[in-house]
Amino acid sequence: MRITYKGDYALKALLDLAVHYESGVSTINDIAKRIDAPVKFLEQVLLDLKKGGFVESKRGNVGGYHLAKDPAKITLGQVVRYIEGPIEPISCVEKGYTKCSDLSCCLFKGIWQKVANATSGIIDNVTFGDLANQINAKKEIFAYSI
Amino acid sequence: MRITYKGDYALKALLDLAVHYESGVSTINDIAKRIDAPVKFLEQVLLDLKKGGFVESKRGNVGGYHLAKDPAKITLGQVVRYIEGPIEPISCVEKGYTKCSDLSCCLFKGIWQKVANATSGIIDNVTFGDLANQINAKKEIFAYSI
DNA sequence: GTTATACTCTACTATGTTAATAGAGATAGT
DNA sequence: ACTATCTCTATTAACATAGTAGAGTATAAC
Repeated sequence: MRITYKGDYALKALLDLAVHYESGVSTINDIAKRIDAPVKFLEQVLLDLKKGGFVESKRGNVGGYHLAKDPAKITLGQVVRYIEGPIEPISCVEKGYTKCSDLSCCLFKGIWQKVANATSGIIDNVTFGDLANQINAKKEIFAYSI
Repeated sequence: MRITYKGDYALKALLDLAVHYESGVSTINDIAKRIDAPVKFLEQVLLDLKKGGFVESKRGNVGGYHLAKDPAKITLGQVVRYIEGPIEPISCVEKGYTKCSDLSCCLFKGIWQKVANATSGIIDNVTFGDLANQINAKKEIFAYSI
């Protein structure tokens, strides 16, 4: 698995929306400023996230984006798989691909499967709710310290 | 982390050489046939593996390739890192990159670090000696079953 | 209903990576 | 000398990624 810029922005945008979950919609411009992303690029990313059912949007004046579900119901794994594709390091491990012509292939396959499982175990057990809580906790500490 | 064709061929070639570790050198053509790789492409891969110190070669008639070290001393992780680069899913986790401008970045960084550690735990604990033994064991079973 | 704001959609471009292929050159054994 | 083999530099085609451009559509406020 590899995280592209698109994926990185997607995760940051969703986390940003998770942090602002109670504050109504956010415009693309607001999000772009907060996560430091190119506006037009972020636009594509958000459109894709909408297609994936992660966010919903409202057009026109006072429009913007909002998370489509409770942050606690969105896992990191769901987003990564949607944006970046399968997390398996090689295609022959992906679901549906079962033919293996040689012994060595099967051997490596088992290892990549282990890697994929370990990765799943991490990213499928983190929700944007968890992450937003961590951000808020850090913000509070920061606010008190000034 | 993602395994490319080049990396896949590199691993298969090394495993093939590990299996034939006691049988002198193997020519590019022999290896290519055994692992089913394009000869000219495999040539590049082997050249790269030589630069990395994994194999050694002998030119001229009766020349060929041979593992540079005991298969038990070569881990999967060493090869993958050499051929594919850092196993960390995003660049900001890579060693040497310490600056993190925003909270969210650090948060994700921690997760990708966990993923990288889990991956390391798997691929750094498998050697080509282990894999070659498994291949040989399977071959024996296969030979008996006929 | 006009206007300003903001999302939607299609297309385009630049850049880099990957996967090969081609061919000339160097080396070593017979 | 001959032949098999590794060595090295280019080149190519295909694809993915990152980002830009611009016209179009919806909505709220006035």
